[in-house]
Amino acid sequence: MTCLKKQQEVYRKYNMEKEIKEVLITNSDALFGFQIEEQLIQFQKTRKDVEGDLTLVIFPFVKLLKTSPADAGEKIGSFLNSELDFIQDFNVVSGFLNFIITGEYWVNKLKMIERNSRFGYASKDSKPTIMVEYSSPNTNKPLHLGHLRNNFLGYSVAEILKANGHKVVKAQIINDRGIHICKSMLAWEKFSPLNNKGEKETPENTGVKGDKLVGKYYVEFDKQFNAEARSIIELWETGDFGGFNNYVIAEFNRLADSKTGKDDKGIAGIDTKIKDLAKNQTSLLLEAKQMLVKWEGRDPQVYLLWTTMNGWVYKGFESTYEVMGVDFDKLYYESDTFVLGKDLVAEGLTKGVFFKKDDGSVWIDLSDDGLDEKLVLRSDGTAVYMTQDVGTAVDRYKDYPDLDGIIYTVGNEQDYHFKVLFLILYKLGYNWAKNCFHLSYGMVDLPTGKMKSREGTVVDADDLMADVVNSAKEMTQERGYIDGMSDDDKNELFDLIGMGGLKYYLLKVDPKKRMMFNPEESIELNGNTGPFIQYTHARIKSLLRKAGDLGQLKLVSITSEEKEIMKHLAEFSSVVSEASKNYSPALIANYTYELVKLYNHFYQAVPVLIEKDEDLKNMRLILSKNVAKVIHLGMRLLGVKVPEIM
RNA sequence: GGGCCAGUAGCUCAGCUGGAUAGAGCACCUCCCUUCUAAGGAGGCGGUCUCAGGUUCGAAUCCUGACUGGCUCACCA
Repeated sequence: MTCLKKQQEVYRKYNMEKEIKEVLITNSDALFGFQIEEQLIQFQKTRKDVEGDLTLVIFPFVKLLKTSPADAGEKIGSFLNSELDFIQDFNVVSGFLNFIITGEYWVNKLKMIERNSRFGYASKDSKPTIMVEYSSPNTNKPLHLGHLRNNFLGYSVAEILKANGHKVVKAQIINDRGIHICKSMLAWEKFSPLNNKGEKETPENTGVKGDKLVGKYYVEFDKQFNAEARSIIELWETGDFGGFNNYVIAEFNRLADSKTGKDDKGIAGIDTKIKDLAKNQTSLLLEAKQMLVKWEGRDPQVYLLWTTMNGWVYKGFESTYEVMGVDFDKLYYESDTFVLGKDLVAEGLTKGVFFKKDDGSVWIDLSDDGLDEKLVLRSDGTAVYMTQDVGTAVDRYKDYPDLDGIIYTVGNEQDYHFKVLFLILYKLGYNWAKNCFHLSYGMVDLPTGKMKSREGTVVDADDLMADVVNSAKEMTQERGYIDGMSDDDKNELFDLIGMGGLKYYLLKVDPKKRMMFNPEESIELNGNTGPFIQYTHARIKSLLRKAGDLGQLKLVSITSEEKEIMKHLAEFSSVVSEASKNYSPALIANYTYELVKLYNHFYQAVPVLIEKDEDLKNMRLILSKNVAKVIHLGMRLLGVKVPEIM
């Protein structure tokens, strides 16, 4: 018998649900008088206040057996009890059959977990290749809190997929082209002060991080742009329309007239429209647009400016990603992929997937699918967001011929976009489109409300990370356990705690849901937090250091605290698999939190090192060791590190 | 207005394909460090699961309709 087979046999032997199912199905005729379906067999956890380790729901059988729940439970229970040696006893309470499982079963389960250093993970590269896209930043401003949720989520889902045996390609699409990029470029050219050497501001001569510097000019553009729009409106309001075309004048008058009789809300809406009208007349926007045209024409000067400023941003992002602890296998740039997108639109046009309107713009009609018409190419032939996304997707399958699916980690405000994108890809004949999945996560709100860049309420990623690490430092230094550490080790620990806390905070919530970010809670150390979990890990490691070498695990009797932990440990594999099916790191977080609570309860109630009986002590140490292992294996999937000491 | 999503304790969140008396953390109140890390543990307080119908042995969970909030319906990305 091969080693693997042997292991599988052991695994089978210690999977009680599977065994009970098998026994029930193979003895179905004798027990029930006919063949039952597997779906009837429903297990659940036994309630805390009821004796038992596993519960079978009896209701589905009641109808078939035409007896009371109590009788049905009794019949099934006593049959299984005589059939399976790991069932020590059973009881039936109001339609629920509760099994009491032998201590031997649980100790053997622990033995099995102990043997496997990657317990809960599937064997590597046993499943198809999946690309996980995340981050996807614009290169005109620094990363913020929303990006942190995105990055941590994408990274974690990628790790979870790997743990489930998938080959994973972590990808990032960098949104490096478009009018928004030109705005920062233009603002820098126009408004940057000169230093005494006559140079404009650069990251080198100012010491400002590249993405921050570029972001500063994006804000500057917006400021100047709004000021110019306001002065235009002021002119219009005095009746001065010199230099504006008739359409604009007529539109302004129409809007201004429509204000009469409206309430405050209606007037505010009209004012916004007037402002948009004025914005479109600003010289600044005009210049930005001209710059974009030059960029598309590869004007050498504009191109140089573009590569220079993007270079600053990339460098800035790189350092942010390093602090975040995320990485990528493959980078895509929209400046590369939008061209392919245009080709695909042309191809789709000949296939009849798209149609052209009189003005030359290209559309797809999705009304049969319950959606609208959607633009895929502007009338001037330039690409829109959708165009490049089609291009990017196809590009990826060219780069990775064995690619099975793509997961797009993008906020839920783009639900509609991705619905359309996948539909377009499918209609273009790409069957893999149905393996594309939009991992749509909710927005992050602040106690003060939504983050709005205009109102300056955006939480900067670098600042936030520095804050949490700093507060971890303060709180850790108040305690005494790290006195002997080197400064490097200490800093590493502060980073681990601060970042661990932040990641855990952002990942413990169901990704699909909108969440509240409370800065004070995010640095909290007590309760359902990253540091609480890290602390328990450090505590176990301390025990193990003091214990020295461990002996063989012997069959000893176990307490209820120990059994609860063993039961919970045994569930880890199925949680890892659920987390992958649901793309939900939150499941891992909640599982680990539960494990840690159980362990702390045990730690408080049961002596370990002080235990006189060597075999008992050894079992408790091995149990502790495997709790630490599973904490580590679980937290790793969230990108959260765990310390030896804290 | 059309489409999508959400509504669970004072606050932040769990509650998988319907299952027993709906759970955590924070906050508030009691206890527990001459046992191994008290960033811990034990207990208390706190609920019309937004509302109204329906489906069935059974509904926070599924269906329908309201109400509230969010997102979205751009030749923006």
